[in-house]
Amino acid sequence: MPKNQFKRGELYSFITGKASTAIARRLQKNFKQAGVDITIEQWSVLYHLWKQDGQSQQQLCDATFRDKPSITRLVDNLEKLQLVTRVANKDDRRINRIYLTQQANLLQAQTMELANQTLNEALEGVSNEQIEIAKEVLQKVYDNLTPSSTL
Amino acid sequence: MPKNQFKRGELYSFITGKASTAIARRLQKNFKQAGVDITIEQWSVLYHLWKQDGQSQQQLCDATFRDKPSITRLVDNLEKLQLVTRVANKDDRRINRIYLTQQANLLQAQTMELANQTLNEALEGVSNEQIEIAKEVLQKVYDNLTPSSTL
DNA sequence: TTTATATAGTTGTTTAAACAACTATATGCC
DNA sequence: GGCATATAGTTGTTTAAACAACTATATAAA
Repeated sequence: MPKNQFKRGELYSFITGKASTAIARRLQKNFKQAGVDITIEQWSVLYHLWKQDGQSQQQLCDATFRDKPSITRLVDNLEKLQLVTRVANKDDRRINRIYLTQQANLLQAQTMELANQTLNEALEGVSNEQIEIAKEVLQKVYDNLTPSSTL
Repeated sequence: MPKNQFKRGELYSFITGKASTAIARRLQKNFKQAGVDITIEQWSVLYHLWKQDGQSQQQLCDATFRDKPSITRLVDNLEKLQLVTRVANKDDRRINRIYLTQQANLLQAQTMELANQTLNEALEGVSNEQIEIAKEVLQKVYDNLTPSSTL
Protein backbone atom coordinates (compact mmCIF):
# COMPACT_ATOMS: atom_id res chain seq x y z
CA MET A 1 0.00 0.00 0.00
CA PRO A 2 1.13 3.60 -0.58
CA LYS A 3 3.16 5.16 2.20
CA ASN A 4 0.98 8.22 2.73
CA GLN A 5 -2.54 8.02 1.46
CA PHE A 6 -4.39 11.28 2.02
CA LYS A 7 -8.00 11.45 2.84
CA ARG A 8 -9.64 13.97 0.58
CA GLY A 9 -9.81 17.34 2.23
CA GLU A 10 -6.56 16.89 4.08
CA LEU A 11 -4.69 17.40 0.89
CA TYR A 12 -5.85 20.86 0.09
CA SER A 13 -4.65 22.88 3.03
CA PHE A 14 -1.17 21.42 2.84
CA ILE A 15 -0.81 22.47 -0.76
CA THR A 16 -2.29 25.91 -0.51
CA GLY A 17 -0.41 26.98 2.58
CA LYS A 18 -3.39 28.71 4.09
CA ALA A 19 -1.55 29.14 7.36
CA SER A 20 1.47 30.91 5.92
CA THR A 21 -0.80 33.05 3.75
CA ALA A 22 -2.73 34.02 6.86
CA ILE A 23 0.48 34.89 8.70
CA ALA A 24 1.73 37.02 5.82
CA ARG A 25 -1.56 38.87 5.58
CA ARG A 26 -1.61 39.54 9.30
CA LEU A 27 1.97 40.74 9.28
CA GLN A 28 1.21 43.08 6.37
CA LYS A 29 -1.79 44.40 8.27
CA ASN A 30 0.31 44.93 11.40
CA PHE A 31 2.93 46.77 9.36
CA LYS A 32 0.28 49.01 7.89
CA GLN A 33 -1.28 49.76 11.26
CA ALA A 34 2.14 50.70 12.60
CA GLY A 35 2.72 52.98 9.63
CA VAL A 36 5.44 50.75 8.13
CA ASP A 37 4.90 51.13 4.42
CA ILE A 38 6.74 48.19 2.86
CA THR A 39 5.57 44.83 1.57
CA ILE A 40 6.29 41.56 3.33
CA GLU A 41 8.42 40.49 0.38
CA GLN A 42 10.51 43.66 0.64
CA TRP A 43 10.80 43.09 4.37
CA SER A 44 12.02 39.55 3.81
CA VAL A 45 14.94 40.92 1.79
CA LEU A 46 15.74 43.51 4.46
CA TYR A 47 15.54 40.72 7.05
CA HIS A 48 18.39 38.84 5.39
CA LEU A 49 20.42 41.99 4.91
CA TRP A 50 20.06 42.76 8.61
CA LYS A 51 21.51 39.33 9.28
CA GLN A 52 24.33 40.09 6.87
CA ASP A 53 24.67 43.33 4.96
CA GLY A 54 26.27 43.58 1.55
CA GLN A 55 25.09 40.27 0.17
CA SER A 56 25.02 39.73 -3.59
CA GLN A 57 21.72 39.36 -5.38
CA GLN A 58 22.47 35.68 -5.91
CA GLN A 59 22.99 35.23 -2.17
CA LEU A 60 19.65 36.93 -1.60
CA CYS A 61 18.07 34.53 -4.10
CA ASP A 62 19.33 31.57 -2.07
CA ALA A 63 18.40 33.12 1.26
CA THR A 64 14.87 34.10 0.28
CA PHE A 65 14.12 31.09 -1.93
CA ARG A 66 13.36 33.35 -4.90
CA ASP A 67 14.63 33.36 -8.46
CA LYS A 68 16.91 36.00 -9.94
CA PRO A 69 14.28 38.10 -11.70
CA SER A 70 12.27 38.30 -8.50
CA ILE A 71 15.27 39.61 -6.57
CA THR A 72 16.19 42.04 -9.35
CA ARG A 73 12.76 43.62 -9.06
CA LEU A 74 12.58 43.55 -5.29
CA VAL A 75 15.95 45.31 -5.16
CA ASP A 76 14.69 47.76 -7.80
CA ASN A 77 11.75 48.63 -5.59
CA LEU A 78 13.82 48.78 -2.40
CA GLU A 79 16.20 51.13 -4.17
CA LYS A 80 13.31 53.38 -5.21
CA LEU A 81 12.27 53.45 -1.56
CA GLN A 82 15.85 54.37 -0.70
CA LEU A 83 16.15 51.40 1.64
CA VAL A 84 19.07 49.72 -0.15
CA THR A 85 21.77 50.60 -2.65
CA ARG A 86 23.38 48.46 -5.32
CA VAL A 87 27.18 48.62 -5.23
CA ALA A 88 29.03 47.09 -8.16
CA ASN A 89 31.78 44.72 -7.04
CA LYS A 90 35.34 45.70 -7.99
CA ASP A 91 36.87 42.23 -8.29
CA ASP A 92 34.00 40.56 -10.12
CA ARG A 93 32.03 43.06 -12.10
CA ARG A 94 29.14 40.69 -12.61
CA ILE A 95 28.24 40.99 -8.96
CA ASN A 96 26.16 43.66 -7.22
CA ARG A 97 26.44 43.88 -3.48
CA ILE A 98 23.31 45.20 -1.79
CA TYR A 99 23.74 47.51 1.17
CA LEU A 100 21.18 48.79 3.63
CA THR A 101 20.69 52.53 3.98
CA GLN A 102 20.37 54.30 7.33
CA GLN A 103 16.69 54.61 6.63
CA ALA A 104 16.42 50.83 6.39
CA ASN A 105 18.24 50.31 9.65
CA LEU A 106 15.69 52.49 11.38
CA LEU A 107 13.07 49.89 10.47
CA GLN A 108 14.84 46.90 11.94
CA ALA A 109 13.85 46.97 15.60
CA GLN A 110 10.28 47.97 14.93
CA THR A 111 9.57 45.42 12.21
CA MET A 112 11.28 42.56 14.02
CA GLU A 113 9.08 43.34 16.99
CA LEU A 114 6.00 43.38 14.75
CA ALA A 115 7.02 40.04 13.25
CA ASN A 116 7.44 38.50 16.70
CA GLN A 117 4.13 39.89 17.79
CA THR A 118 2.45 38.50 14.67
CA LEU A 119 3.88 35.05 15.30
CA ASN A 120 2.65 35.18 18.85
CA GLU A 121 -0.84 35.98 17.58
CA ALA A 122 -0.56 33.12 15.11
CA LEU A 123 0.70 30.54 17.59
CA GLU A 124 -1.53 31.46 20.50
CA GLY A 125 -2.59 28.26 22.22
CA VAL A 126 0.01 26.09 20.48
CA SER A 127 2.54 24.38 22.72
CA ASN A 128 6.28 24.64 22.18
CA GLU A 129 6.43 20.89 21.57
CA GLN A 130 3.84 21.15 18.81
CA ILE A 131 5.64 24.13 17.28
CA GLU A 132 8.88 22.19 17.32
CA ILE A 133 7.35 19.24 15.50
CA ALA A 134 5.58 21.47 12.97
CA LYS A 135 8.86 23.21 12.23
CA GLU A 136 10.60 19.88 11.73
CA VAL A 137 7.92 18.70 9.34
CA LEU A 138 8.02 21.92 7.32
CA GLN A 139 11.82 21.77 7.15
CA LYS A 140 11.68 18.14 6.02
CA VAL A 141 9.15 19.00 3.32
CA TYR A 142 11.39 21.79 2.14
CA ASP A 143 14.43 19.52 2.07
CA ASN A 144 12.52 16.79 0.27
CA LEU A 145 11.51 19.15 -2.52
CA THR A 146 14.55 21.38 -2.86
CA PRO A 147 17.06 20.23 -5.49
CA SER A 148 20.15 21.38 -3.61
CA SER A 149 19.58 18.63 -1.07
CA THR A 150 19.84 15.99 -3.79
CA LEU A 151 22.96 17.32 -5.46
CA MET B 1 8.01 36.80 30.11
CA PRO B 2 6.40 36.57 26.67
CA LYS B 3 4.56 33.36 25.86
CA ASN B 4 6.46 32.49 22.71
CA GLN B 5 9.82 34.09 22.26
CA PHE B 6 11.35 33.14 18.93
CA LYS B 7 14.98 32.63 18.47
CA ARG B 8 16.11 34.56 15.49
CA GLY B 9 16.13 32.38 12.40
CA GLU B 10 13.18 30.34 13.51
CA LEU B 11 10.93 33.21 12.72
CA TYR B 12 11.61 33.52 9.06
CA SER B 13 10.54 30.17 7.66
CA PHE B 14 7.24 30.27 9.47
CA ILE B 15 6.37 33.60 7.92
CA THR B 16 7.51 32.91 4.40
CA GLY B 17 5.90 29.52 4.06
CA LYS B 18 8.86 28.02 2.30
CA ALA B 19 7.37 24.55 2.63
CA SER B 20 4.06 25.37 0.98
CA THR B 21 5.83 27.35 -1.71
CA ALA B 22 8.02 24.34 -2.38
CA ILE B 23 4.98 22.06 -2.58
CA ALA B 24 3.20 24.41 -4.97
CA ARG B 25 6.25 24.64 -7.21
CA ARG B 26 6.67 20.88 -7.28
CA LEU B 27 2.99 20.35 -8.05
CA GLN B 28 3.19 22.87 -10.88
CA LYS B 29 6.24 21.07 -12.22
CA ASN B 30 4.49 17.72 -11.99
CA PHE B 31 1.48 19.13 -13.82
CA LYS B 32 3.72 20.45 -16.57
CA GLN B 33 5.57 17.16 -16.95
CA ALA B 34 2.25 15.36 -17.25
CA GLY B 35 1.12 17.84 -19.90
CA VAL B 36 -1.52 19.41 -17.64
CA ASP B 37 -1.47 23.03 -18.67
CA ILE B 38 -3.17 24.88 -15.83
CA THR B 39 -1.84 26.84 -12.87
CA ILE B 40 -2.04 25.61 -9.30
CA GLU B 41 -4.38 28.47 -8.49
CA GLN B 42 -6.72 27.47 -11.32
CA TRP B 43 -6.51 23.87 -10.13
CA SER B 44 -7.46 24.92 -6.60
CA VAL B 45 -10.70 26.37 -7.93
CA LEU B 46 -11.44 23.24 -9.95
CA TYR B 47 -10.67 21.18 -6.83
CA HIS B 48 -13.48 22.86 -4.91
CA LEU B 49 -15.86 22.58 -7.85
CA TRP B 50 -15.16 18.87 -8.04
CA LYS B 51 -16.19 18.65 -4.42
CA GLN B 52 -19.33 20.60 -5.24
CA ASP B 53 -20.20 21.87 -8.67
CA GLY B 54 -22.18 25.04 -9.28
CA GLN B 55 -20.85 27.08 -6.38
CA SER B 56 -21.19 30.86 -6.47
CA GLN B 57 -18.09 33.00 -6.76
CA GLN B 58 -18.54 34.07 -3.16
CA GLN B 59 -18.57 30.44 -2.06
CA LEU B 60 -15.37 29.91 -4.00
CA CYS B 61 -13.86 32.92 -2.23
CA ASP B 62 -14.59 31.32 1.13
CA ALA B 63 -13.42 27.89 0.03
CA THR B 64 -10.14 29.03 -1.50
CA PHE B 65 -9.38 31.79 1.01
CA ARG B 66 -9.18 34.39 -1.76
CA ASP B 67 -10.87 37.75 -2.20
CA LYS B 68 -13.53 38.49 -4.76
CA PRO B 69 -11.35 40.15 -7.40
CA SER B 70 -9.01 37.15 -7.32
CA ILE B 71 -11.88 34.75 -7.95
CA THR B 72 -13.35 36.97 -10.67
CA ARG B 73 -10.09 36.77 -12.56
CA LEU B 74 -9.46 33.09 -11.92
CA VAL B 75 -12.94 32.33 -13.22
CA ASP B 76 -12.25 34.63 -16.19
CA ASN B 77 -9.17 32.59 -17.03
CA LEU B 78 -10.84 29.24 -16.42
CA GLU B 79 -13.64 30.34 -18.74
CA LYS B 80 -11.13 31.26 -21.45
CA LEU B 81 -9.66 27.78 -21.06
CA GLN B 82 -13.20 26.41 -21.41
CA LEU B 83 -12.93 24.61 -18.08
CA VAL B 84 -15.86 26.36 -16.39
CA THR B 85 -18.92 28.38 -17.35
CA ARG B 86 -20.63 31.20 -15.49
CA VAL B 87 -24.37 30.73 -15.19
CA ALA B 88 -26.41 33.67 -13.94
CA ASN B 89 -28.76 32.72 -11.13
CA LYS B 90 -32.50 33.11 -11.85
CA ASP B 91 -33.70 33.84 -8.32
CA ASP B 92 -30.91 36.20 -7.31
CA ARG B 93 -29.45 37.91 -10.29
CA ARG B 94 -26.39 39.12 -8.37
CA ILE B 95 -25.12 35.57 -8.19
CA ASN B 96 -23.12 33.64 -10.76
CA ARG B 97 -22.98 29.90 -10.36
CA ILE B 98 -19.83 28.32 -11.73
CA TYR B 99 -20.12 24.98 -13.48
CA LEU B 100 -17.42 22.60 -14.64
CA THR B 101 -17.26 21.66 -18.31
CA GLN B 102 -16.73 18.13 -19.55
CA GLN B 103 -13.19 19.11 -20.37
CA ALA B 104 -12.58 20.03 -16.73
CA ASN B 105 -13.97 16.74 -15.50
CA LEU B 106 -11.45 14.91 -17.65
CA LEU B 107 -8.71 16.52 -15.54
CA GLN B 108 -10.01 15.42 -12.17
CA ALA B 109 -8.61 11.91 -11.77
CA GLN B 110 -5.24 12.75 -13.26
CA THR B 111 -4.62 15.92 -11.29
CA MET B 112 -5.82 14.48 -8.00
CA GLU B 113 -3.39 11.64 -8.54
CA LEU B 114 -0.59 14.12 -9.28
CA ALA B 115 -1.45 16.07 -6.15
CA ASN B 116 -1.34 12.92 -4.02
CA GLN B 117 1.94 11.93 -5.60
CA THR B 118 3.36 15.40 -4.93
CA LEU B 119 2.37 15.24 -1.27
CA ASN B 120 3.98 11.84 -0.98
CA GLU B 121 7.20 13.30 -2.36
CA ALA B 122 6.91 16.19 0.08
CA LEU B 123 6.21 14.08 3.14
CA GLU B 124 8.68 11.28 2.45
CA GLY B 125 10.24 10.26 5.72
CA VAL B 126 7.68 12.07 7.87
CA SER B 127 5.60 9.93 10.21
CA ASN B 128 1.83 10.05 10.30
CA GLU B 129 1.98 11.27 13.89
CA GLN B 130 4.18 14.19 12.90
CA ILE B 131 1.95 15.01 9.94
CA GLU B 132 -1.06 14.97 12.22
CA ILE B 133 0.53 17.43 14.65
CA ALA B 134 1.75 19.69 11.84
CA LYS B 135 -1.75 19.79 10.41
CA GLU B 136 -3.20 20.68 13.80
CA VAL B 137 -0.69 23.50 14.24
CA LEU B 138 -1.37 24.93 10.79
CA GLN B 139 -5.11 24.74 11.35
CA LYS B 140 -4.76 26.47 14.70
CA VAL B 141 -2.66 29.23 13.13
CA TYR B 142 -5.29 29.68 10.46
CA ASP B 143 -8.08 29.83 13.04
CA ASN B 144 -6.13 32.27 15.20
CA LEU B 145 -5.70 34.68 12.32
CA THR B 146 -8.95 34.33 10.43
CA PRO B 147 -11.60 36.87 11.41
CA SER B 148 -14.57 34.53 10.95
CA SER B 149 -13.45 32.60 14.01
CA THR B 150 -13.74 35.70 16.16
CA LEU B 151 -17.15 36.84 14.93
C1' DT C 1 44.67 34.19 -27.88
C1' DT C 2 40.46 32.43 -29.16
C1' DT C 3 36.55 29.84 -28.09
C1' DA C 4 33.34 27.51 -25.16
C1' DT C 5 31.03 27.48 -20.93
C1' DA C 6 29.46 29.03 -16.53
C1' DT C 7 27.80 32.69 -13.56
C1' DA C 8 25.42 37.29 -12.26
C1' DG C 9 22.10 40.04 -13.33
C1' DT C 10 18.27 42.21 -16.46
C1' DT C 11 14.12 42.41 -19.40
C1' DG C 12 9.65 40.79 -21.32
C1' DT C 13 5.40 38.38 -20.68
C1' DT C 14 1.67 36.04 -18.23
C1' DT C 15 -0.69 34.99 -14.03
C1' DA C 16 -2.03 36.09 -9.57
C1' DA C 17 -2.64 38.83 -4.95
C1' DA C 18 -3.99 42.88 -2.48
C1' DC C 19 -6.62 46.86 -2.03
C1' DA C 20 -9.74 50.52 -3.35
C1' DA C 21 -13.46 52.01 -6.00
C1' DC C 22 -17.09 50.83 -8.63
C1' DT C 23 -21.93 48.69 -10.65
C1' DA C 24 -25.93 45.95 -10.06
C1' DT C 25 -29.22 43.57 -7.50
C1' DA C 26 -31.61 42.45 -3.22
C1' DT C 27 -33.47 43.42 1.38
C1' DG C 28 -35.35 46.07 5.20
C1' DC C 29 -37.48 50.11 6.90
C1' DC C 30 -40.19 54.50 6.65
C1' DG D 1 -43.39 53.03 -3.23
C1' DG D 2 -38.91 55.21 -1.96
C1' DC D 3 -34.63 55.25 0.49
C1' DA D 4 -30.76 53.23 3.07
C1' DT D 5 -27.99 49.40 3.45
C1' DA D 6 -26.05 44.96 2.47
C1' DT D 7 -24.41 41.56 -0.82
C1' DA D 8 -22.36 39.73 -5.40
C1' DG D 9 -19.47 40.63 -8.64
C1' DT D 10 -16.24 43.70 -11.72
C1' DT D 11 -12.51 46.94 -12.88
C1' DG D 12 -8.17 49.57 -12.12
C1' DT D 13 -3.66 49.77 -10.17
C1' DT D 14 0.55 48.16 -7.90
C1' DT D 15 3.48 44.45 -6.47
C1' DA D 16 5.23 40.01 -7.01
C1' DA D 17 6.09 35.06 -9.00
C1' DA D 18 7.31 32.08 -12.74
C1' DC D 19 9.57 31.22 -16.85
C1' DA D 20 12.11 32.18 -21.04
C1' DA D 21 15.36 34.89 -23.33
C1' DC D 22 18.74 38.00 -23.04
C1' DT D 23 23.51 40.84 -21.85
C1' DA D 24 27.80 41.13 -19.52
C1' DT D 25 31.58 39.30 -17.18
C1' DA D 26 34.55 35.56 -15.67
C1' DT D 27 36.75 31.03 -16.13
C1' DA D 28 38.59 27.07 -18.48
C1' DA D 29 40.18 24.71 -22.48
C1' DA D 30 42.20 24.50 -27.00
